[in-house]
Amino acid sequence: MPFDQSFFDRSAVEVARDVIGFQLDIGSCGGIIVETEAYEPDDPASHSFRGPTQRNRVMFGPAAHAYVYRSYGIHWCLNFVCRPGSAVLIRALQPVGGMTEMEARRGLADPLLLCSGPGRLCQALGITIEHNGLYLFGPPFRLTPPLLPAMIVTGRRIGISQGVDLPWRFGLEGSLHVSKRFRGKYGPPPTSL
DNA sequence: TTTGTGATGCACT
DNA sequence: GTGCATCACAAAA
Repeated sequence: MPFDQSFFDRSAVEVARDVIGFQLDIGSCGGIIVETEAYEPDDPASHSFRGPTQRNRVMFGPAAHAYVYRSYGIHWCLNFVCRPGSAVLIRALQPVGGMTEMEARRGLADPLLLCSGPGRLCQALGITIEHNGLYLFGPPFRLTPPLLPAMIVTGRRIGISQGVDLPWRFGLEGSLHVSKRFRGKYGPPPTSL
């Protein structure tokens, strides 16, 4: 599978598993994606469940674009748009570059708290509503595939009240940088590029 | 270690 | 008015 727009033009469950281990950079900051969640069109936990709105409209546009929304009135959260009405929530990064800048934005130096949560990583990378709708294969984003396929763990999604039993949370096995420990199971290996 | 709660914007009923 | 795809900090146990 090539790493281009078609990589994202699939179900969110597939993409959420396959982007674990990729490096996401914005400017001089970034890290390895170690935790994601999938949100599908028929999924009652998904913003797209009740159809297009002003907030979620980019979820219904072309794949490989960023969907950014405000969470609880305070934080920003970053998603990768997949097939129409589906998206992958980026939940945690292992910081790799631009640590000083990210620490300054976060007001914090603990590497385990820098990017370990969807709101935290957006604050660390400076992601805001300004990034909503931007193409993922163009600036300011840079996405780099891993050299070797990642080992995947799965579990239940966090912070939702509908669809709680779906195993649509994915993590990098053994990572200390996830937002919450995975108790669960090993998932299928990612699709190779 | 787990549980509770305030802060805060906005889509939706 | 209600309910969030959250976080930080306090308090309990």
